[in-house]
Amino acid sequence: MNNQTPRPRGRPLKFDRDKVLDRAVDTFWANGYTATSLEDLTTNMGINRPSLYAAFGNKHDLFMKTIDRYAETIGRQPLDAFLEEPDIRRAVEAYFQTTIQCVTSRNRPRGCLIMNVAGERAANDAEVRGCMSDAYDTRVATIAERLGTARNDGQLPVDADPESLARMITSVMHSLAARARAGGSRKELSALAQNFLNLLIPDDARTSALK
Amino acid sequence: MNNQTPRPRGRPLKFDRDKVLDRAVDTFWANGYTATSLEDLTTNMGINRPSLYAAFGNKHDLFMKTIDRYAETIGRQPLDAFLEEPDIRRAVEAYFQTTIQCVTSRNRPRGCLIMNVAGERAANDAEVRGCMSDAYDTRVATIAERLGTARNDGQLPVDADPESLARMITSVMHSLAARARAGGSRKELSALAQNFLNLLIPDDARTSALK
DNA sequence: ACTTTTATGTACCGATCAGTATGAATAACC
DNA sequence: GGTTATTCATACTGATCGGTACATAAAAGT
Repeated sequence: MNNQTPRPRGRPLKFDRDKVLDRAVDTFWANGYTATSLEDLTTNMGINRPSLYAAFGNKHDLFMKTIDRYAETIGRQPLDAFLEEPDIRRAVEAYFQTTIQCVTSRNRPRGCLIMNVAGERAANDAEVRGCMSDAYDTRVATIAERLGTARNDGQLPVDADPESLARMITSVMHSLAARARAGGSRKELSALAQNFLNLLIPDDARTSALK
Repeated sequence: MNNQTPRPRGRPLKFDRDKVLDRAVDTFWANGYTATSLEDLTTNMGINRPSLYAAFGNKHDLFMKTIDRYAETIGRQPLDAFLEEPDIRRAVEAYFQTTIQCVTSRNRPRGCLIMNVAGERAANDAEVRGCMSDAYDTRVATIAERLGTARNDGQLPVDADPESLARMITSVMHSLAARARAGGSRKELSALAQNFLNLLIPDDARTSALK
C-alpha cells in the first residue's frame, strides 16, 4: 500500500509548525492573552501575519492551539514523572519537583501558562474555561487512578480517598505555579512542596493520609 | 483648635471616591488589567475620563489604587475572620470558609483580584510584583504570629513550625481562588478546604501538624 | 512551457486604544 | 457681582489593535 503522503501542490511552508507554535507558547506564557499583540507573535514566531492566519486561524484560534501545545509538551512533564515512579510517595514528590522545575525554568517564563491564563480569561471566555475544566478533570482522574492502585498495593491506608488526595495534590501544584509567577524562589517552593508531601503521604504510609 | 477641614475652593466632586473605586475594583477583577479599557472603567465608575485622570492618575495608577482598595475591603475579610476566632482550628476553618465566600460571591467576579492579576501582570510589572510580594510576606507573617501564639497556648504541638504552616495555609487560599476562577463549585471548594484543614490542624491538635 | 495551487511579503483597513486640549459649569472668596 | 479655583463634558489626538486585499514567489501537475 501507499502510505507515503505525496508532496502537497503549492509553495512549501517556510517554517516548522510545532517550532513556531512553541514560540507562540512562550509569548502568550510571558505576556498573557490580551497583552500579546499580533506583532509580538509574528516577531517571536518569525513568520508573517498572513502566514500565521493561514496556519493557525485568528488570534483566539492560535491561542487555543497554543494551550494544547503547552499541555502536550510542558504540562505533561510533571504527570509523566508522577506516573513513572512506582513508589507512590516518590511519585508525588517527583510530581511536585518536576512542577517546580517547569514553573521556575530559567529559559522560559515563570509560572504555568494554563494557570496564568485561567486567571485572565477563564471567567469571560467559555472556550478557555471549558478547556481548563476538562484538563483539570482528567488530571485529577489520572492521579486518583494511580493513587487507587497504590492503595490496593498497600502503599496507602485502606481508608485513603484517592480523589480527595488527587484534588489536594493538584491544589499544591496550583499554588506552586502561582507563587512562582509572583516571584517565589525555588528554595521556598521546594520547602513548601516537601511540607505538603509530609502531610499528604507521611513517611510511614500505613498510618497516613485522609481518614 | 480647628480640626474642621474648610470646604475646598472650586467646584465640588460629583462622586464618592471610594464608591467609584469599588466599581473599578469590580471591573479590573472581572476582566483583568489589559482587557479593561478606559471606556469600561468610565462606564462602570460613572465618571468621565478627565475626572478619572484628575482623581486617580493614569490607568496604571488607578490599577495600583484598585489593588490597595481591594486589599483593604475584600482581601482582609478572611484574615479578619481568622484573627477573630480564639480556637486555632476554627480560625483556620473560618479563614478558608471566608475565602470561599469571597471567591465565589454571586454579586462579584469569581476568584481573587490579586491572584488573577498576579498571573497576568506580576511577571512583567515590577510595581505590581513588589506589591504582591509585600502583601504575601505580611500575610504569612501575620498568620504565623497567630499560630505561634496558639502553639504557646497549647493549641498546637510544641514542634509545630508556624511559618511553614502559615505558608501552607496561604497556599490553600491560593488554590481555592484559582479553582473558583476556573469554575469550581462551592461544594468542591468546601470539601477541599475541609480536607486540608484536617491535615493541617487535626481534630486532636496535640498530635498534629508539622513534625 | 503553461496552468494550478499554496505560501509569502507589503501595505493597508476600520476600530479601538490610552491620554488630553478646551471651554462651560459650579463652588468659595473678596 | 466679579474673581479665582476646581470639576465636568465634549470632542479630539496619534498610536496601536486585530484582521485582510493584493500582488508576487515557489512548488506540483499536465
